[in-house]
Amino acid sequence: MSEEIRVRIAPSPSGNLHIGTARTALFNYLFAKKNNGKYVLRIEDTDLDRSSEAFKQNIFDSLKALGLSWDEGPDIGGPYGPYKQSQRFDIYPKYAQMLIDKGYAYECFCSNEDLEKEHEIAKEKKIPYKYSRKCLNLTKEEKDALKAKGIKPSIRFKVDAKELIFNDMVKGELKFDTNLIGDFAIMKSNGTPTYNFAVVIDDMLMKISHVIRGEDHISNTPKQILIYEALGAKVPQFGHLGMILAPDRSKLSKRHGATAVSDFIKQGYLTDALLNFVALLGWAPSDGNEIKNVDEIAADFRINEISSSNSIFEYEKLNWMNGQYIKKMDISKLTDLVLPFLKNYNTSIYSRKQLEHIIEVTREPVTLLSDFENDTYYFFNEPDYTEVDEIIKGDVAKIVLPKFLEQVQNYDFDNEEDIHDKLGELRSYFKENHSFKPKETMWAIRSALTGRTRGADMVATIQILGKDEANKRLKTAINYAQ
RNA sequence: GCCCCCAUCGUCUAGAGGCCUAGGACAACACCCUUUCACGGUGUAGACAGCGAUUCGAAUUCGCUUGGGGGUACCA
Repeated sequence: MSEEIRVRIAPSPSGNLHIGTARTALFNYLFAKKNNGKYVLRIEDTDLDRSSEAFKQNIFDSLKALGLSWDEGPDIGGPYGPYKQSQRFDIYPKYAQMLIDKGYAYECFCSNEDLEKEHEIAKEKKIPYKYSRKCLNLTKEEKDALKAKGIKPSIRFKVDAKELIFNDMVKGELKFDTNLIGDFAIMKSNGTPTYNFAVVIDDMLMKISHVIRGEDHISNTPKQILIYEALGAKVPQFGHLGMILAPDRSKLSKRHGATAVSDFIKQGYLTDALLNFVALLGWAPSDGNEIKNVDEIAADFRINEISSSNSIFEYEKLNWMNGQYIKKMDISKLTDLVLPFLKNYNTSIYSRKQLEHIIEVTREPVTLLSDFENDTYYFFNEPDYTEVDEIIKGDVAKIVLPKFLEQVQNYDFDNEEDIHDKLGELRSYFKENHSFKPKETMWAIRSALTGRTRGADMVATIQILGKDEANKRLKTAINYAQ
């Protein structure tokens, strides 16, 4: 029983990588990692009309950004390629023919109109739809006649009535009555495989041992098992994950905001935080510490302990987690990530070291990388006093600012401690002589220097702005108050 | 309609018959810290969907009801 563990993630390139798919990918990745298995990427593009190269690229990029790189895939190949279904079109008909020969499948000449009619009748009679098997017993002559007319058949799998049971890794025992299924198509009349067929053939040929996917695939599973059995192939283990729902409990879609991983990244979410957050949807760390990297999660991951219910995607915790990652991240790495969000500013006025300092002192309240744009505004732009008009024109500022301006001339700008001490002296001075609260003194100074009442540590701010800029801004503020 | 899945604080979850007067995290609220906003710290409030059954004992097992989700294609 030392068979190799092989899992796969099989997105279809009909959209950008969805956050739900990312979670599925994560769980597959974790399962592979934990069990020393292989994790393969397969692109399911049998529906050529809905698939696009751009989406495929987005899927690659997003998965890579998340750090969920694959052991085998369309771009890097592997022993069981090709890994793109559109490049495997020649292999499906062989297996379909094999099923026909063995009596597990048959050609169906029904047109779309015929089928629609069957659907309508079922609907009118209020009975569950099931294919009529009209084409099941066609004679060779009848089939040849139809083909001579140019009608291309689809191929249907013949479903026999029986109770089908399988043990799901996350849901437990699942039972189905195949009598309810009806003969389903495995090859379309255009010679292309249907999803359920392509999946089975590919998983079989790629030697996938465990299929971990969303629970929207539960009802596909009995069909797929039937095909495996007809083919005489080993049926993989299945595990179905609950879905991610929007706060209104509907499917997470564009109208709820971001759904694609690339959207989240654009909004300023960190991939590590995204991954960590999404892992917590269904999985819980055994030590209670929720902030964990992929390796730590993998070590603690047990597929059968995954919650089998759906979970709602709420932003609050993601935001909190993103903030946690921003606070803890290496400052140089963080700066690299923040800089693109500061493209509207002339960041060249500062050295790299200063930029890192700016990020360092502004990172604390930040939840998204994009927050840095607003939070660092005053380091790159002249302060706008409209927001602090009252403070600057107030009595406190009128007394504090000129005195502060005078004091600034003696600051040692290379020495934060000096600035810190002198500011402290200033606060004490105004408290004793004018009974200004320390808070009021600082507000006046902050307002003049930044145009804000909140922001980074004042000492650091003064130090970063430098003597000339501080002088200039203070004079502007004093004039503004006139 | 039919089939399937799911059901613990607002949300994510811990809990696999007595450790549960149900624990944690986010959010909320209060207080503390503080040169602001925050961060951080300390607290408060907040849930086993309902009903039956099994059992000495049920959040945990079983059944029904209700609610939510998924599927019902020659889409994936």
